[in-house]
Amino acid sequence: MSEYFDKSTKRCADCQSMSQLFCLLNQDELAMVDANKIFVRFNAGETIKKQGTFMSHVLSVNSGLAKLYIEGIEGRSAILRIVKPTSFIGGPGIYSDQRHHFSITALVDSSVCFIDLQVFKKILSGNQLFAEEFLKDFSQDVLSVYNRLIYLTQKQMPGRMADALLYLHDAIFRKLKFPMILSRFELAELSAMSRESAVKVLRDFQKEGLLRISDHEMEILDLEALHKISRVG
Amino acid sequence: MSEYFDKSTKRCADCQSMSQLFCLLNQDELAMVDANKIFVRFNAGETIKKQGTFMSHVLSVNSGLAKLYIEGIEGRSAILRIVKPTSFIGGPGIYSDQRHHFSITALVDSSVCFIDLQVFKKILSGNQLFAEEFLKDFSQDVLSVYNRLIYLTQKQMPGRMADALLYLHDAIFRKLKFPMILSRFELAELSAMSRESAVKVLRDFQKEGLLRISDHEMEILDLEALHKISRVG
DNA sequence: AATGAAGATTGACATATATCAATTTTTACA
DNA sequence: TGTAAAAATTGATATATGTCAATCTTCATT
Repeated sequence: MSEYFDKSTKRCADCQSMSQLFCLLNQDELAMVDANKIFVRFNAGETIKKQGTFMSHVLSVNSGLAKLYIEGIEGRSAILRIVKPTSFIGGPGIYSDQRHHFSITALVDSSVCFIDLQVFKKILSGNQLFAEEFLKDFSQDVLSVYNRLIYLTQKQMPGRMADALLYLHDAIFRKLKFPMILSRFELAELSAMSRESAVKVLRDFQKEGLLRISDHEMEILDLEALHKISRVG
Repeated sequence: MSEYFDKSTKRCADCQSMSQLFCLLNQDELAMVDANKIFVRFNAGETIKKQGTFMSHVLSVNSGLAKLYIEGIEGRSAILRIVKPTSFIGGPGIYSDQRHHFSITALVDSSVCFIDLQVFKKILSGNQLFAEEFLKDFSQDVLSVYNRLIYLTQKQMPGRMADALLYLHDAIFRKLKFPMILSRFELAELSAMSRESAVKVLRDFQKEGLLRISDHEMEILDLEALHKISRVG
């Protein structure tokens, strides 16, 4: 409880888990962020941001892991990416309709800073380098969506699932053995298939000795083979 | 020939087909664009920009129509959108790796202004309002990719084809009867299916009296029904 | 008009994928 | 610890979609 209080009020200047982007701010700018931010903890499963709501703040993920997903047709969702600590989350709403165009849900206990959007925009317009970095960040996100568009529409299930697992390995955990933060259903949402199909593809992968799932952990046994499946489609 | 020469050297200040965005520039800025632009005509079928190449310029489409597409796996492409006159084309490469992340091919005879990227960036950083509008434009493009990601992965063929046709109607021609600028194969690339499937879906649409294709023209006969198919998926 | 190339069409077929229903396993919590 | 709810699994089946091969049409060019 005291820990909760401590962290929620600590100053940005002392923060170790601030997203890279904000390192480009000077003291005054950081003080402005400081004065206009809100620190919040979320339990696993809680909704951090809901698609369609007004974008009053931008986000910086301090700790934990979350899924960022688009809510599509008839309750079906497409997970765009997994959000890990120290990453900044803005989105196309900042400069269009000031709404959130995706939802974010905590996968494990997480903490997030909400930074007032108007303050953020003001700083953006006054700090050239910061603005450039912000755009770089945004552009990278866009490129990854391009990439997903292609692989989700041009590969079949095994290739898509391989890509999803390789993504977890390459971009999130960087280890062959990592905790299963996603349910089968969520893995299905990440690779655009039905829950049952996800189960079957994973079973096949395990049968072929590509990976092992046990005790809430996944271990990739044959990275090279996964890469090959990803390539073949 | 004289016409060609005329148009290629005319000044931006006099240009009627400059993209909206540039209306926000002052005289000096426009003069800078003027001095650092290249005007080029393309014949139908010619490649305007090739994915992967160095982004030395940003584009403004003066006349004609073009397809903007991502070249994906094994020669397969996904058409992102149709580009019509007076639209600006930048893309995520501007602020990431300075490469083009899509290709653009003229569908009909077209003309394009190429504006030096460094000059463009310099103007961006000096003109707040211009920068905001640029970001709005970019954000809209991103939102449309979100949208496509959802509908390409969550709808089946008839729904996807209906969306493609409605897109041509709503966003490009704004008429029920319009020229068939896309081949069946390109319609397939726009709606993520095989050439043959596109043919069959279109045949079904025609059988049901939703549309008519003849003499290089498509006429939508039952807009409401198309909307319904789009909704049902 | 004749020719050939590209595009469009078709039906048969194979395959990928979703759906359904039943069952088992895991998890949460009273 | 027991119990209910949620998640995962499975096999059977239906459906959507791609692939193939053959044919037909259109169009540009000689």
